[in-house]
Amino acid sequence: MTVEACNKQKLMDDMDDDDGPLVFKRSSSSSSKQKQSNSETKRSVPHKHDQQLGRPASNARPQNGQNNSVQRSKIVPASKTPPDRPPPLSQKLSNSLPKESEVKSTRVDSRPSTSMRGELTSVKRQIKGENSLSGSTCGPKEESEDSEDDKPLSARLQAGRSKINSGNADKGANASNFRQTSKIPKSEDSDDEMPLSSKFRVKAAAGGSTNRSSTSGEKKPLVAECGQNGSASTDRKSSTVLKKRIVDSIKPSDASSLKRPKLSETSTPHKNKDSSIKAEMKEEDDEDHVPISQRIKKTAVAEKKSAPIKKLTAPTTPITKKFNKKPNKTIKNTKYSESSKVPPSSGEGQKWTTLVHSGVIFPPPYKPHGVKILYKGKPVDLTPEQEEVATMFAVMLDTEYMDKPKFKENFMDDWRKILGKNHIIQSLEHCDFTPIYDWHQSEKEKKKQMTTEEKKALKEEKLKQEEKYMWAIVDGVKEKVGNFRVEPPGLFRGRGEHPKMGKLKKRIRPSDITINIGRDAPIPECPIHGQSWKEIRHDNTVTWLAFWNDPINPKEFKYVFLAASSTLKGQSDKEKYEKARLLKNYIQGIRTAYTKDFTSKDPTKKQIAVATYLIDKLALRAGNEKDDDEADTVGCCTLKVENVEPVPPNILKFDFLGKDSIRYQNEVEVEVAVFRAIQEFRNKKKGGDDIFDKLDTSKLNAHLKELMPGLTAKVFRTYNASITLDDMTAILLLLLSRETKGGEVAEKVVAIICNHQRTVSKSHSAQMTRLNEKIDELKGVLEELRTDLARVKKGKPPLMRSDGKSKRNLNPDSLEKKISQTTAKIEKMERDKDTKEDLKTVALGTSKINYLDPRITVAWCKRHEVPIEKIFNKSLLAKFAWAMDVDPGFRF
DNA sequence: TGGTAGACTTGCTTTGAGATAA
DNA sequence: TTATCTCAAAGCAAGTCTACCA
Repeated sequence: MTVEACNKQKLMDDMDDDDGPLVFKRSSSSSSKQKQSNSETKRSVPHKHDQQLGRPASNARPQNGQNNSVQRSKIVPASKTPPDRPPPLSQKLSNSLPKESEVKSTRVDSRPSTSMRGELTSVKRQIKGENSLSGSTCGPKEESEDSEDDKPLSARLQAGRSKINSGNADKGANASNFRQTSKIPKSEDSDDEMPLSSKFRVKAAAGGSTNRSSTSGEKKPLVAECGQNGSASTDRKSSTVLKKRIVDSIKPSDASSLKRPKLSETSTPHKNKDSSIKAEMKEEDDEDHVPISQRIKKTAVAEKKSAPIKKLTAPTTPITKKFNKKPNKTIKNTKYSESSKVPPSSGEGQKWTTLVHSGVIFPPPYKPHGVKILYKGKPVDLTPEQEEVATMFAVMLDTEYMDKPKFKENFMDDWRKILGKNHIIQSLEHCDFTPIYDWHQSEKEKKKQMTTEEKKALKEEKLKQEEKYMWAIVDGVKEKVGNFRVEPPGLFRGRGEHPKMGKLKKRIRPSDITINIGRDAPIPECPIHGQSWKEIRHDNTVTWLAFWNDPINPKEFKYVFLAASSTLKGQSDKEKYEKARLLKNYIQGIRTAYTKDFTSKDPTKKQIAVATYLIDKLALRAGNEKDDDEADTVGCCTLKVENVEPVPPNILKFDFLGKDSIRYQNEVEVEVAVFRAIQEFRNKKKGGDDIFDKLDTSKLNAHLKELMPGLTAKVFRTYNASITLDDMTAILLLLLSRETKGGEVAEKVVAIICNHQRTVSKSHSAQMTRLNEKIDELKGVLEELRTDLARVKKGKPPLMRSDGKSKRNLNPDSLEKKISQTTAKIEKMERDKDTKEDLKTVALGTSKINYLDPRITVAWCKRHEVPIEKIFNKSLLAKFAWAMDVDPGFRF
């Protein structure tokens, strides 16, 4: 306890450092640059009215393209981390923090943003103010709880700082910095000292232990009650998932395996592999890994696997191919099962036993409006089909796509095919779509002007039509379908500089759609009279209900899946987090292994080591190869020479377009060995050449699987995000439970680590201006009140009002009260303003939905009796239903 | 062994309804 | 009452990763 309190005090002290925000320490000598956010630049250029297309001038939101936004970054002193030490997550955090001066350069608003710094600083203040709360809730200190690898990067930050001076001497003390109430088994103590193999065994065995629900006799706080099922929908109110979901009245009739890569030269020492397998076997014993659906199925009669297809029409080649593959897949799975290589929850590939659903619903047929576009100033008659495509373009006149020649070129190519060779319209430049745009705007306005009753009636009508498509019955359980509506035709809105943007997404018809449904279930009626489905399958090894070929990339598919709240998705989610938790037990071995290989003579080994380091340290994505007909984006394995610039002595400057063409810019201080390796990989290569030329995601992941069963590159993102949340909630949620502000901070930190960004909203600038005006106004009021108070105290009357009338003669107490109220109001508005500014480009939702283990939050809520609804909205409650029965002592 | 089909997960944008402020 | 803001939900684009095949 003493030690923990002491460390907590250290945290407070660190927080007080004016040099930077609380835990985000970095070397003062580090230099960093924050590049100009291009989205800001874009916004500063007023849109020109595109006269030719009749494009209205607008303040349209910038596309989320290449220059939209950048990763906020700082250099981190990674090189100061001992070679066998993991890169601290705190360093990542530090990376993510913009310097104030840099931030200034990216803002259009007059006021420099405090960015995350501001929020964290305010948290700091609150922590200081509520210090006693922290002390009162601290649990007893566990001796030397776990190795530093078990700590999130943010936690290690502090440790790292100390280590710069004292090496590993303070390891034990730092290890417990952020732990409060969790009881870590003694077996984990000092496990840095244990042989890796035995450590893996111990940890794998211990790994899921805290996860088990201790329902018996335990006092359930609010969260436990509300969350048994997590679903907030009114038809799901029973107390457990199983009870709630079983649809008694519906009879079933009416209603990956992990490929074990062979050991390569780059494999880790034998004992590691042994322990991996043992750890895996331990995991299989844990019933938590058995999917809920599998548990339900215990008494169900399994449907025959590899059921033959009932074909309505001849399938396309790949479909036939895929179907024929199934029997092989089954055999392989069985084999794995015998050798304990089947993942615990795979169910040998079977995902369901009975499946009933109603298929999909189609968008209504096109209704011609008869509004004519102008060609060279004259109205042109169009057929309904031609008009439909023209309308798709017209409604996009106020978007950024109009600034993209590729978009217009692709659109015109496809429209021309519909217009015909000899049509009067030959060039897009001479088309004026304004009449259709105006018509569309007026339709929107009409819709807006509808009365509440009219809107309600319309909504109910829609619901009535869609109700039957919204649900599927999976193994007798009613589950929500995710996307039962077929995508309507439109123009493809590729992100970044997608070569296919603007192309016509043709209307999808029943004959494009393959349905997957239980063998005994009735085949859904085709909703369009006279047409039929492309194919009916009964494949219970997949979870999709229907699919069609993507009209833009016909070799790709669009699937209809169950909703995120479904048991199947929930189970899959849980497995994802369990895998990430397992990584916690292996991370030290992995980091030691890749550190060793930084200087390997085998170039492939060396590249794998450096790539793994970057994925672990910077949360980079794996980086699969891209086709020429996709946007030119990269991930770790596809980084080009021009994307990484080494700056001596050991800084790497990253600048590339990642997923969704979101720009990633970061300057990082790395291990000297990594720096040298990158220099070597870049040697004698051109700007567009791959840095990791001996590597791709398959090789990388195959290697990772040798280190931990099922490990892939993306697990590192989940691991780092969740362990950060676990760490930060321990501190911040605890201290700021009343408003759960700490949770927001943690989410924000994770969002920044993962580079989750969003486009600044159209109205952001206006909102900020309004807030500033209000604050100024209140400050004027405050000033006046203070003057009045001074006068009243001297026995003089208050000043006259601005309209010349006299004020009510308030006494000093009333005036002081008013001053206090006004001051509080100003402070609140300042905080709101800071938050709004800080979060304007940060997408919190993504990390909350995809990376943060919900059990961390649920367990914390249980420990502190905070209703989980304060943290999760309705849909997250439903999505995370599987997490609601977590033990309050759960730690990631 | 490399290429790729297929099956998912991840992640940003848009939409629209309800809440709040003026 | 209207305008504005907020946020959840929906939409769909764009990733990852496995298994299979030539």
